[in-house]
Amino acid sequence: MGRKRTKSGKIRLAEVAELAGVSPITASRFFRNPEALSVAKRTRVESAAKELGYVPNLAARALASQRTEVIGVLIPSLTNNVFSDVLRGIYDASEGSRYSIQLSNTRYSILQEEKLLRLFLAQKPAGLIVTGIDQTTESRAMLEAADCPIVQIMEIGPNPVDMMIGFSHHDAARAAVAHLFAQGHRKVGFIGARMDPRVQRRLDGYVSAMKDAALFEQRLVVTTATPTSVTLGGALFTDLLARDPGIDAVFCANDDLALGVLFECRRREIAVPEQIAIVGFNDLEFMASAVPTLSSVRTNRYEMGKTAATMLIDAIDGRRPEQPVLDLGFKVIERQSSLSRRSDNRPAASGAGAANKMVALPSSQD
Amino acid sequence: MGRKRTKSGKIRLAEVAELAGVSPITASRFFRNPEALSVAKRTRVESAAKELGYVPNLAARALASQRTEVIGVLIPSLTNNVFSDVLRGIYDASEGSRYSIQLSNTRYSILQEEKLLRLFLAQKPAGLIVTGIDQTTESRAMLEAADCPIVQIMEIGPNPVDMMIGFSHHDAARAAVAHLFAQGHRKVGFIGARMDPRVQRRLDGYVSAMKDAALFEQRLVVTTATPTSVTLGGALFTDLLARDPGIDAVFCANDDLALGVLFECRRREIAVPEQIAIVGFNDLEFMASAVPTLSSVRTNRYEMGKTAATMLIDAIDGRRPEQPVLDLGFKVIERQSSLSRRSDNRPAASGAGAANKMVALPSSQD
DNA sequence: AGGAACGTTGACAGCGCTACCAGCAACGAC
DNA sequence: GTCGTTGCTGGTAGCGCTGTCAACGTTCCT
Repeated sequence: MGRKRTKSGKIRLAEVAELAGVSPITASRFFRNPEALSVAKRTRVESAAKELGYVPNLAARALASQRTEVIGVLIPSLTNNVFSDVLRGIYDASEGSRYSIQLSNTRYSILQEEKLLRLFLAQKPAGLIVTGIDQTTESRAMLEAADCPIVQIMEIGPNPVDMMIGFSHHDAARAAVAHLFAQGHRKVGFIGARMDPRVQRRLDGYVSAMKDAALFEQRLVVTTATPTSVTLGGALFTDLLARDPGIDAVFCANDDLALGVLFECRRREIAVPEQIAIVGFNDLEFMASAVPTLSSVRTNRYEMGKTAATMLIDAIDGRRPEQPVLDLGFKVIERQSSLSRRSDNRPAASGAGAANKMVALPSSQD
Repeated sequence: MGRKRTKSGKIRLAEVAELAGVSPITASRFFRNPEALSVAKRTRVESAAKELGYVPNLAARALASQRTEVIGVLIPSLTNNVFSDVLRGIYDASEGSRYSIQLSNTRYSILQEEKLLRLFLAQKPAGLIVTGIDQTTESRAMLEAADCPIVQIMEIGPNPVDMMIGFSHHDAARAAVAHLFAQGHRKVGFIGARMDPRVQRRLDGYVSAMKDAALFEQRLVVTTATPTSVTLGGALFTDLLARDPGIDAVFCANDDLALGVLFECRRREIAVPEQIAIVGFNDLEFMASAVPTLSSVRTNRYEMGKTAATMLIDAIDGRRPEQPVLDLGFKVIERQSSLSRRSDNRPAASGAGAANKMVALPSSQD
């Protein structure tokens, strides 16, 4: 026998259809594709829905249509400032669209990512945003088999699964080192934490720049798998100094580390930039107001998230972008921490990327 | 006539049931309430599900059961470090449970919050986490009428809608000011940004402490509606100095501002803490490694998120907490920026809160 | 032994929506 | 006038799962 459960009280599409004097299916069409209705019925359904305060039941819709209006987002970290900017962009872009965001945290584990991917895909998302280009082969296969648009964010590389938006961490690091060279520095150290694939590629960029200048030495590189922090920046810098007290510059794989280095220099009474130059990565908001102001490589994180979500939604709705791979570029922001006194303030080096318009974006908007 | 659509290829519960040699409903029960099955059938269904790689269709489940397994989370900001810590706690707690998180950003607007609330409630969430205690009356009514557990986070106050977890911003601010008094400071300035309800209550706490000591002056307070940033900290401090060059301490409504003040002091060659003492709020990771190290009020953000989600899930599953209102307390962390040389290093002042176990939690875990 | 109580299982119907076609009117082409 | 063609609308039948209740077998009590 059937169920007795109270019919949940909510008004259904059928009620709207009845009030509008149309069939339920016509009412349904009003929400999916209003253009297909005659103007008369369209307005009738519209006002009926408004009058009754109709809210569609997404579960029923998903079940009947065999697809959801959910965009899955897989990012490695919730606390890293970099990702909160990206996320803000994604959420901003999704607002107003009919898609909702389902967020999950891979904690920098590609195995965890694979597990989450399986979970997501089983629910037939409308689209997917994944971080980076280093998936497991299993994940890669799932992504390629998925019948929804996919955007890989944070970096660009060969063989996009579908769409891709980011920049070259390798080139960005090279540009940072080139800037230090231009300022007359030679013994440039590298410190990096966590060493996820993107940090690894920054290291690679650093190494290639140093080797090109025949300045590379292994002992100039200090890294750790530990998650990044300001305190860690100080500790790694201390290590670096112990390995080679003669360094004259440090390229930090992110800004937290750079701030830590700055504090450590202050603690040791090392003059910045006179004795040691510092360059960070990401250009978080505080870099511009440190004393001395800290140089960094600016990346368009908010724009990346926003564009990724916009591209994805467009693709879901059938409007594929002309360019599936978007290089957002970067820009070396030269500040006091790396400019020698005799500096002639040359223009900042910029990364490739057609979309290299560098609007002043707050890296932290609260 | 019926539909021809490919049956989506996926294995359904019916397939699992068939392989296990039970009825679909029995298989269903295995997932909802395994205890209700005999051990024999339980293992049969379990292995059948595993063999087929069965993944339940959440939309169908939601439609049939008239409820979802979604926890709605409403927070004011995605970029504020404070909320990323809370979020990390929430996501960590939800992991492993069958509930998924649906996150939305109110952008510090209670009208936006009301709109989102309406949206969420229409989808019958399993539970809700909302920020703070300052909802519109309309929102408040909706929350009270909602037939799901609700947790208010970030602060505690009278009349919880349901459950509540946080601490007293008022008391925390008072404690910070008391600490400055104890260090011999009298002309204590306040700087605050954004001025959301919680910052407002920190200001209230500051004002009450100052008035109690008969030291309150309006010109010692500098606030703005602008979102917070390190740079802004420097600017507000500059304002404060202009209003009263005689101040001997600053209580900053958050740590970004405090860092900005520190940099501004360095720029102006004001000695910290000799000429100006600084206390921040939240105790973000960098506070401990600044030079001088910066005092702050530690708040248990990660724990707050984690406990909120745990309480909520427990309540959804019918295990209501003994205590619906949880005060997580705070702790004034006294560091160099506010300790006078003659300081006798008294023990740090702690907030109320039964759960005042102050485990060392990294405020930023990456 | 009879029956109540319990634990376990299954049949049935339906949650609210949409895919698929069919049907119908209006229109133009021949 | 007949036959497409187009544009709009509706009927039917599910999507995959679970609430409800009935039915069954077993145990325990009187």
